Amino acid sequence: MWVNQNVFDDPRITAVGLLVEAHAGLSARFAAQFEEHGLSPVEFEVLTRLARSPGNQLRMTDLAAQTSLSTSGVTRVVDRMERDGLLTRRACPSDRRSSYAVVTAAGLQRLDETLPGHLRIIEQWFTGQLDPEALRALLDGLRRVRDAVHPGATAGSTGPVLIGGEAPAGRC
Amino acid sequence: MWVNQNVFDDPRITAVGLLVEAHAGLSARFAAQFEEHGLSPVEFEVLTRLARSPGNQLRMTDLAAQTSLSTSGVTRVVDRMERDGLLTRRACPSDRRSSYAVVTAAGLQRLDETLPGHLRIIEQWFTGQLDPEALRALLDGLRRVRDAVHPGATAGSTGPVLIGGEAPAGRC
DNA sequence: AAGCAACTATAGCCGTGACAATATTCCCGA
DNA sequence: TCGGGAATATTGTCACGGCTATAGTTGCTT
Repeated sequence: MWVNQNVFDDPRITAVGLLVEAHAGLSARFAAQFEEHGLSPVEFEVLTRLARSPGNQLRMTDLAAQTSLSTSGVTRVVDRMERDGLLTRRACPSDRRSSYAVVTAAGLQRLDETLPGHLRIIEQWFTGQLDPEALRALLDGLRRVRDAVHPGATAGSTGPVLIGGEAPAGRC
Repeated sequence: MWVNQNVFDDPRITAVGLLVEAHAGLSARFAAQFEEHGLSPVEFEVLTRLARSPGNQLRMTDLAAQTSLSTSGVTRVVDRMERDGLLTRRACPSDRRSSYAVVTAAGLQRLDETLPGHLRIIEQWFTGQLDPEALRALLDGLRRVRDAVHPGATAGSTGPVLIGGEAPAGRC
């Protein structure tokens, strides 16, 4: 009836442990490098999502859907980043409820400064740790898991994070 | 000079995206199931770490080292869990600075109720998504990355999370 | 045309956890 | 033996972000 010590040697537990620890370790490296450029992980994520979107802009709602933040969370991080000059709010003329977050030149510049180091870290601690064959296998596996747990399929998911490149077309 | 749109198609970026999204999706499933049993992810982590340690106990510092929390964070989560009857503080007789967090019977019971569903979710959304061969390849890759980024090797890492089963021997 | 439900962004309130400061205790070297 | 530096846990303070309520806007339905 009580928890058995051997439970913690269950291969499922160790598998999750590997995923969690690999993710945590990488995230820590990323965060440290972001900080060198005055960015938090969330700010980097926002900058990236905006920069890869058509017109370098995204509605607040869509930005929330593409990040790990709620809409109110987006409101606040956009507040901070607007204050820091990394982006601007722009009203949507065709729908007065919506407003856009638009990356400024300074924001693109900042991202431009941050990305090379970011890619270097990924290569150093992740992709470069494996030979091409093993990396392909790892990514295939991750893709399968990602597609399975893809939040779009979840009912009670808190943050509806969209898959990678997805970028809804703005109507303004 | 400006950020190139194609940067976001860089295989390194997409690789990290897969890892992050797979982790986020799984974490959300886990959190939902924990909540069914009145546990937060952190509380589950604490309960697990304690239950797998000799004597079902761990010094506050060691608990912090094995979780994603700082020592002050541990103080607070232990406060809450002690209030909820999931664990108890116990003074260390041989070192009056230290105190132990000890799982109570109620804490073990709670963990006992939570673990089966947790294992089921892991199997359903993670390990069961891949055939044994692919799973082995995935775990091998994750292990390589985990060992590389292992926080023990990091200088400026915030939370010194220890590797999986590591459990320092208490002297009390 | 009117009303109503859905959508959008924001603000209030609160829990969480990190950082720095603090008090206590331990340990080692002079 | 004694003094100072390291270790340990806790608390004050703060930033962050989720949930809910709210105000404004849109568009559909009748």
